[in-house]
Amino acid sequence: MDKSICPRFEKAMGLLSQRWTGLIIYQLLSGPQRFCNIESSIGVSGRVLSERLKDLENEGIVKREVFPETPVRIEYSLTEKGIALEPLMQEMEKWSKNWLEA
Amino acid sequence: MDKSICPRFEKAMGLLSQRWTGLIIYQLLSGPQRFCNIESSIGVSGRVLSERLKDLENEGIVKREVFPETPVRIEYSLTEKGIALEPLMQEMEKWSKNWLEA
DNA sequence: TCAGTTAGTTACTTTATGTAAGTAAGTATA
DNA sequence: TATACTTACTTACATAAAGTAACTAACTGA
Repeated sequence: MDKSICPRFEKAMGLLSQRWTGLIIYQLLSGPQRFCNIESSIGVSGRVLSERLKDLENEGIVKREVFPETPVRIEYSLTEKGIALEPLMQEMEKWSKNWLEA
Repeated sequence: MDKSICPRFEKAMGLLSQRWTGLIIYQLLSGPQRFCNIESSIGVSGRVLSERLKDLENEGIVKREVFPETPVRIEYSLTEKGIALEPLMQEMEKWSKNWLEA
């Protein structure tokens, strides 16, 4: 009896409903950032952040760049595909402002 | 060094990034539905579906109605607060159509 | 009395996440 | 020379969340 859900939609939801993924993307919407900055901004553990960033890189949503300074600087940023999630994040902001208590 | 994220946004993201929550809401956007229908449509286990529906009811996103027919019929539907998530879901659909492979 | 229905719950297993310590590569300091 | 310091991870282990399958409650119908 299941009217089945579009598999692409399901995949998108699967990505965004992994813990921390949404906040990582939201955080990167404000510009390229380093590992330790993302970690402290959203409160995710290094173990999971490392895992998520790899997943997001594999999905083509996040880009990793190494700057061989001293100490080494590594920046994470959104690709075009990642930036395309901005309208979704804006809807989330709207909903939370309209329907959640401060 | 964290520029902190709006707590309401964080809460919204926390809700939607629990596994299955997004799909349950998406499924209910097509109209009121029974437990077993949601279960088979999205493939969630009864144990977790039960848990999520209780949470969503507590959050005021889902409404539970009992019809004392035989056998008993129980319908779950979205409240106004739940329906307000439709634009967000539409953005998710758009993104998945534009950026994910079929 | 026995089977059939829906809407769950329970006990148990597997997977995901958190925590804290450790590693690698490089520079600066004593 | 060696010790400490930095960032970006990784590893080992503990706890929490989710999956699986069997079970219960309440009711009807054969």
